[in-house]
Parts: sequence; structure tokens; C-alpha cells
Amino acid sequence: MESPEQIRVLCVDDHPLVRKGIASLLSTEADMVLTGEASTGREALELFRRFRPDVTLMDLRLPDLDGVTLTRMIRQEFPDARILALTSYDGDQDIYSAIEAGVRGYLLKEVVHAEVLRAIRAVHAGKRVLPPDVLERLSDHFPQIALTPREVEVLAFVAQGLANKDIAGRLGTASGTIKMHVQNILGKLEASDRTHAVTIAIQRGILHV
Amino acid sequence: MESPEQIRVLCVDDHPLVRKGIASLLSTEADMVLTGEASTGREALELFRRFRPDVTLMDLRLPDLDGVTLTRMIRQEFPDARILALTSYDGDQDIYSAIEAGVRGYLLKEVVHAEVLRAIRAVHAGKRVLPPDVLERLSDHFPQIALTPREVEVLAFVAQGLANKDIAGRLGTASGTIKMHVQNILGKLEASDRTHAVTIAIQRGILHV
DNA sequence: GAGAAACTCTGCCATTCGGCAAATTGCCAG
DNA sequence: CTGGCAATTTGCCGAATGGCAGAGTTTCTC
Repeated sequence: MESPEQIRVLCVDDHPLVRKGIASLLSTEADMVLTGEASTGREALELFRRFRPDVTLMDLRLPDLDGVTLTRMIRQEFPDARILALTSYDGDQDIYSAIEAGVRGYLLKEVVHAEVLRAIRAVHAGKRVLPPDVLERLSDHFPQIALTPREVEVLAFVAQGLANKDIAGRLGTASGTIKMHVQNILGKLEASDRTHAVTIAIQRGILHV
Repeated sequence: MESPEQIRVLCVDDHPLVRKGIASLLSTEADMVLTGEASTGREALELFRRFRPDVTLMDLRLPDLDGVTLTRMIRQEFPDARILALTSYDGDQDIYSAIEAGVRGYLLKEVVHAEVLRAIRAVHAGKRVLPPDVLERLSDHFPQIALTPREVEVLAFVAQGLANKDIAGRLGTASGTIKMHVQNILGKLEASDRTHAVTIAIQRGILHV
């Protein structure tokens, strides 16, 4: 093609080495150009407003705010923003939240370079990029096991070592109520006790350590 | 200097993008050269035997075996190996284990490029590299709060939701004994109950999710 | 061999937790 | 408007947990 329409990429990651890797990777591709690097959510938002990149490569873990929130903020201002989540973390909940927030693709950092390039081109072309294993987990886990907001709230307190009656105090309910919530959480997570539930929740990304 | 004695660096990380970043970083430095890249512990061991690098840059999280074990294996064969841990994870226990295993330096991936280069040169020169915050945590936390191997073992079962008597069964002791271990764990971790203890342990890297 | 530290065991008691049945609220779909 | 569904609420009971005091054994270090 004669028109040099390069894909303009914004990279958001708090690890300098990863940014360097992406920069190095993109520099060898003729149809892409790195228009900016951000190490925090705040920086990312600012750079997005300034450069309006075609594709944003974003780590879901950032020091100031999480990538899901950032994605929501960007897409509120720019609904057609094309954001590709690139994370080393594989908690189920993260995937779900990210997709709900509007990312167009979700890649694990374990993937090879070619995969990243392919994903950038696909997202830029308007496609969605979800690896097979990610899709599988989505269809598997979803409708059934989702915790209600209230349950997540309760579970967070449980993780901090609060007893049911203390949680009840903070939430303004009776301790028996909390007990029931915990009961439902155990069922949904297939946990044998509250401790197990917390372990599972952390593994799945429902709770953030 | 007229002698082009370059520091030969081996890079071990399961994220291609991070390896790319390191490769890119080293390529701009005249006194360093990347002699190999490994994405697994097995590969790393093989490459180490073949190339005998001056400095090994190693992620503590690898798919097949953890970096601490790998460090031990390498240093058993090559006691003067100079290994620099480079990890995105900051659990206290990891730092301790890594240092015990014989790493000469411990860096978080959040650090800037110059820091990495400085650390490589320092380790090559025989120095140790431990960021101030790391040192502080070491002196703070150590003598007192270290869990015994047995306690870690018990805590791992607790995280899986086993009751004391079940843990006793697996470990071949009385349930009262397990109760005592849990008691000591709660004290050392300043946790309010077993669930809290698990949360804290995961945060500190004592337990791996 | 002295001492420290880890691991082991025992028993008691108040509190909390996990399991079950059942009523209420609020919201969405037909 | 009404049925249905999910979320939220409460109380009762047996089992497990957390707190505390004491003591024997092994292992490693000094």
C-alpha cells in the first residue's frame, strides 16, 4: 500500500522493562508506531486525550488505579477506544470485569511476540481477541457462580479476619444475616469453610490482595 | 579500557515481552552482552551450563520450577554464580528465600532501566544489591515473624479449608497439636483468626496462590 | 553439656462458625 | 398487575475454632 497508515499504539504498564519490550517489538513493525508510554492510570488518561491512539495496550495492574476503572473512564470519554488488556494475572473475575468495562481483547503476558502483534492488528480492525482458554473459562464459570455485590463486600471483611458479628456491625445488620451470606458464598465457591472461600476468591481475582 | 571485557548476561523470564525489554536495554550498553534467554527453569539450567554467564537476571516466577529452587541448583553446580533476582512480586518470604538461596541482588520490576544496569554492574563487581526498602523489611521482619516449616505446612492446609482434625490426619498428629500450630501462626502473623492469617500469608508471599 | 528453638501433646471453656428452615423485600418479565 | 426470582433478613443447634496454661521430645548451636 502506498498510504502509510500506521496503527498508533499507546502503551500503559508500570514496569519499565515491559514498556521497553513493547517499544522494541513495535519498532520492528512497519505498520505500527508507539505514540506514548504511561506508567500510571493518570498518565494514561492524559496521554490518551492528547494522542487519541488507535489501540491502547494496557496492564490491568497499575499503581494508582486499576486497569478496569481506567478502561471505563477512557471509554466514557471516547466510546470507540480500542483497548487491549495485557496482564500477567489470570483471575477469572479480572477477565470478566475487563470485558464488561469494554476491552476489545485480553492477552496474558506469557504469549509470544507474534501473538501480541496479531492481537493489535485484530483489535485495530475492529475484532475481538480472546484466547480459547479465556473463552472457555468465561462460558464455564459465569452465570452460576457470580457473587452478589453484597457477598463480595462481606467476603472482603471475612478476609480481614472479622467475625460475623463485627461485619454485621459495620454493615448495620444482624450477625445471622452475615452468616447466611457466608453460607451462600461457600456454596457458590464450593468452599469448605470461610478460609477456603477467601483462598478461592483471591485465586479467581474476586478479592484483590 | 582497551580490553573489551563485556559482562555476559543470561536472562531468565517467562514473559517474552520482558525478555525483549531486557534485550533491548542491554543492546544499548557497550559493556554488556546478552548471551542467552530462557523462559523456563530447565532451559535456564541448560543455558547456564553451556554459557557460564557472568550475571544471571532471573524472574522468581517460572512455569516449571520457582526461581529460588533454580538458584539453589545453579549455585550447587557453580558456587560463584552471580544471580540477580528481578521480580514483579514483593512478598517478604520470597525475598528471604531468594537471599538464602544465594542471589546477589533483588530488584523489583518497577525499577527504572538505569537501576537495572547499575545492579548488573554491581553484582558483576561482586557487590550485593538490595534496595533500601527491601533491607528494611529484612531487618524488621525476620528474627521474630518467620514461620517454621511445619507452620507453613499447616497454614497451607488451613488455606485449603481443612479443619484442624483433618490436618492432623494428614500430618499424623493429634488435632490439639494443629490447634497449637495455628495458635502460634496467629501470633506471629498478628492475625485475628485463621482466615486473616491466610490473607496475610498470601500478601507476604508465604503462601502462593 | 547447656541452652535455645521447634515440634509435639493434653485439657478446659467461651465464642464463633457452618447447616438448615423460613419469612421479607425489591425488581424484572410476562 | 402479578408471578417469579434473586437478594436480604432472622433464629436455632451441633460442631469447630480461638484463648490459655503446662509439659515432654528432638535437634541444632554454642
